[in-house]
Amino acid sequence: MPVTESLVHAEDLDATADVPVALRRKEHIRHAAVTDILGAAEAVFARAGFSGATMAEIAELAGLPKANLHYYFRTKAALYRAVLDHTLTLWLAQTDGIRNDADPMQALGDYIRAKMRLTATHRDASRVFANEMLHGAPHIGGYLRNELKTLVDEKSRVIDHWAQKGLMDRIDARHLFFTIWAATQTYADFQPQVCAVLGKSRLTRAELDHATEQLVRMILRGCGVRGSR
Amino acid sequence: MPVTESLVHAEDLDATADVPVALRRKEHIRHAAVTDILGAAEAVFARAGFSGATMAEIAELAGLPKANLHYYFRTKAALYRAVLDHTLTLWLAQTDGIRNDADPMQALGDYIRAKMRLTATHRDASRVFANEMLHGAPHIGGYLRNELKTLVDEKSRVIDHWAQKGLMDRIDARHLFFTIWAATQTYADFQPQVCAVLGKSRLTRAELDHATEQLVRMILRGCGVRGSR
DNA sequence: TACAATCCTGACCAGCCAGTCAGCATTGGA
DNA sequence: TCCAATGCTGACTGGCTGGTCAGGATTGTA
Repeated sequence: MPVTESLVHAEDLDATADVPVALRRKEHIRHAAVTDILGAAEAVFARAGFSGATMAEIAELAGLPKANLHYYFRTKAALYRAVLDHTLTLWLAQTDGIRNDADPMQALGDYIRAKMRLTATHRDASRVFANEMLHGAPHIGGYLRNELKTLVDEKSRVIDHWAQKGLMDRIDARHLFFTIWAATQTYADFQPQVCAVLGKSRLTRAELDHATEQLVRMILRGCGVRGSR
Repeated sequence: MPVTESLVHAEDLDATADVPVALRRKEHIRHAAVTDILGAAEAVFARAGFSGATMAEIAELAGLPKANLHYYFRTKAALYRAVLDHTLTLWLAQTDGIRNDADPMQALGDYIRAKMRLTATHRDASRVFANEMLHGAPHIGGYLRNELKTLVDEKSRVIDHWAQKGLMDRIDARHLFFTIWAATQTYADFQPQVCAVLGKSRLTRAELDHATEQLVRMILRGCGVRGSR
């Protein structure tokens, strides 16, 4: 009897459903392996894109035989989706501060700073996301049209509310978000360009802080946020 | 005697050097073929990236047999470089208006508008460029460190000069360029995200104009450009 | 027409890569 | 200790893809 039929692959474990008992008993092994694989896969997919990445390279980076990857993830595409899912959760966070009763200067400033920090600490995730987008977002179209759109619509209403209270200009908040996302992600996605123009071999923490503060200042003033001079 | 030895491939024709006479006589054939191939290659590379693109697909889109591609471009990498070279020239242009004696509001505004227009009309080129950057810019590192850096340094001095004359804030012009490039290119590179959030199936001319004017206004005010309210 | 230079292409090949599978190893509960 | 479930892996394969090549077709000049 082939073992395959009783396997439960990582990409299927999206809930605490009624998983066979034996699975739960050894789930620390599974969890450790899956974590290692996802980490290696993120790095390789970021560097080479989906087509350019090879399962062999991911396996080597994870320190596992290639066949072991296929034990946990049926296909390369399934592994890629898992990496994407893992990173998408990062993108939805950080907007907590944007609320009707918050101060625009503080909330927007903090949001931009948080985005910039996230981009710097999760460069590979940012690049995987960017790559997916560049090629038409075939795997995450649903996420964009649902979760993301809902979130942006909601936060846009907050910004409209701020404008109505005279705390800032009336603007199209959605395009403001596009600009913020683009301006922050460029330091991860287009790092070679940034480094080349700055004449540095790598982006230092200080340089990023400098960029962040200038960006915050420019955007706040650009939106006429009260208190930003 | 193999024909190969007398071939002159497209990627070698970078100057008006002493090319064999017979080449010049039929150069309209060569020119037409090369143009077709580059166009098809740009589209396919934009959609699939370097690794994901196949010579067969490019050939089909160009309406040529695959072997014919290899007649004009030795390798896939050579074809890719040619596409990149072709698009890089686009990126260096458009900065003519940024001069010491120009009006910042007019010059910067026009620059942003031009970038946005370029991005919209050359979406595939933008995506090929973005893809190259995402993967570490292995083919164009030299271009970034030389031509691009020189250009940005020069234009940054202009902006410093404007600031010194009190026409705008003192800012780090290089990061301003990063923001402008990112904010404009996002409408090409991340189009799926933009469309999803806006709830549209495609970006209309009107929507882009709307985005452009808001971006111009925000950046000019954000830099304290005199005359932008 | 003769001819050289260039253009063009079907057929082929070698290497790479995702995915498979049989069988062995390990785990942990009874 | 036994045993079922799960973990693990070397060796293999089929298909795809970049690249080659021999040889024929066109072009334009003399």
